[in-house]
Amino acid sequence: MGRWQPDARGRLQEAALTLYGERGFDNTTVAEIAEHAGLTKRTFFRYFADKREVLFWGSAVLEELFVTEVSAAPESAAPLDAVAAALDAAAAMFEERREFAARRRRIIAANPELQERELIKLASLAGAVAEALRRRGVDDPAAILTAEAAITVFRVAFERWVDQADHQPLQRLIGESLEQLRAVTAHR
Amino acid sequence: MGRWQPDARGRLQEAALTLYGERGFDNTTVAEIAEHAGLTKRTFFRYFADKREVLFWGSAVLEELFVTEVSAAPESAAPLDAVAAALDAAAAMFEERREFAARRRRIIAANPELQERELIKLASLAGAVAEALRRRGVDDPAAILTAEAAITVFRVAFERWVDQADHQPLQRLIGESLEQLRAVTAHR
DNA sequence: GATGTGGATGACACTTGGTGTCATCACGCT
DNA sequence: AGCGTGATGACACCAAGTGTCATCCACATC
Repeated sequence: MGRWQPDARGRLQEAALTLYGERGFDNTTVAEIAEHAGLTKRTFFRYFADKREVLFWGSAVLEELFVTEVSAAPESAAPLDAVAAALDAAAAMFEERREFAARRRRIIAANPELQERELIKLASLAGAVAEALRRRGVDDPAAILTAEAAITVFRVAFERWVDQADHQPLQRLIGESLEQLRAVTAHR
Repeated sequence: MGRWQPDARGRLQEAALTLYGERGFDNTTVAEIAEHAGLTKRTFFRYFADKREVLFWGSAVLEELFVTEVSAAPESAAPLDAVAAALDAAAAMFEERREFAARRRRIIAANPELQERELIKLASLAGAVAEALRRRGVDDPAAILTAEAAITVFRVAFERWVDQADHQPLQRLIGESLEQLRAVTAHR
């Protein structure tokens, strides 16, 4: 490794993030991103399936984290509690990358195509969590509903977190959102 | 009206649904759809913003239905109950179009791009429901969470409904999903 | 040190989605 | 008859994405 400049993927990601941020997703061509990274359009598509995917490379890591944490929860834990533990772990991971997360989030918020991609990544995440719950013995409508609820809680809390002026920790916002959900779905 | 064949939009929708169903979304070009409808590619894009949107023309109607129903719920109804009434109304609407819904659903299930579009439509729907709840005096984290939970319940029930062999009514499946969600989020 | 192999990249042509622009056509109105 | 108008067609164009082949250079092997 080293015949060419190293870390082609990372350079492409960096260039894309910069250009999307400066001129917007629509006003950036793949050829421009590649050029900034010292590569060609064709090579961009060897690393990323499409122009949007360059912003979502990390989602596999997040998915793995969620699945690991759900699986690692004590056997006695209720489904929602197992998932809550995973949310905590994810929160810790994002807390260290707040700058990056906010930058990336602004880009996505400005473009519907990117929001679509984000939504399907979250859906995939929910699917993986549901599968992890099933392996814990949770049956199917419950597994899906728990997973989806957890992702919704995460999403709502995350949006508040990146948008807020005061720096409340993400973990706290997640806890609040989860409580809200419980209150809202409580009988009577 | 009448200078050209009437209902250009409807013809395009019908042609698209047929072709997407026969050869798949990817293996259908916009030019082909337009040709089947006796029109040109350019005209297709005058009626639909993109190749996917032709399958989602009805989503505005659904959104309106949800908003109307939520707003019409008795003032005394809890947020989740107001939304549950809307789910019932939506279920009734789909029950009359089961054939079409299933056909359309198979097409979407076979293609990630279409799933992305579906997800953002559902997100938009959730946003509209949340706004309707806010107008009922529900505050913000609760409004969003209630709306998202309702859409999730609807989605889960809907998928079971179109996939099932026995014809349980959608309303019933929605009720069950809602109960499951309540059970899963209950304290202790 | 020559040779060969393989993985990463470039070059290039091509299809298709999507858009801007102008021409055309038939209808209703005056 | 002439005019305006809204829907459509024709055409050119850009950018995303893909298939294919050539190229290049690190590395192992002889």
